[in-house]
Amino acid sequence: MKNNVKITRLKTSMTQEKLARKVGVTRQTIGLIEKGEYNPSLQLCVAIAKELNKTLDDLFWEVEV
Amino acid sequence: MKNNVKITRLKTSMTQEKLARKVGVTRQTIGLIEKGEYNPSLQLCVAIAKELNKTLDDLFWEVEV
DNA sequence: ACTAGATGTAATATATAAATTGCATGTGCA
DNA sequence: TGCACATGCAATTTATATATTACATCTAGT
Repeated sequence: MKNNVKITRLKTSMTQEKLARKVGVTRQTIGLIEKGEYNPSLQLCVAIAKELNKTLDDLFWEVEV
Repeated sequence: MKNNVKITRLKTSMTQEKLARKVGVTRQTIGLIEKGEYNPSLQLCVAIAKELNKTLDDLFWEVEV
């Protein structure tokens, strides 16, 4: 699942660790989502989007390769 | 996880069964998602959105109660 | 050169999404 | 009335997202 989480997170200068704590998961989970190797739950996607001040579509909809 | 799947599906006159088959899950899974009792995976959300010609935000973002 | 912070990755355990099966109810139609 | 179809719902099983722990690499700062 390719997505825009990493590039968006970096723009906010937030670390994986901090984002993970904010949304209630571990750093590893964020890392794998950013790599596109996880198929995260809707709840987690929404939490990440809100934390990064984006919407679901911004981060996860038809992300260009 | 409140969402707009049911109302959107009904507008297309598609049954739970048919939507389920199109996105590769069972009728029960669609039923539970529509009821808001499941926390579906991102992949499944995307598949449902595409099948209903909507985006993630249309179906799953800040759905009004 | 050394250290601390950020990230990548891998193995195993746990929680939960989803499948499977089965039965009940309601509605439209012959 | 009776049948086919759509849906609700519950119990159990299976697949997989996520946690946990641990170690490695890389970079910036001292």
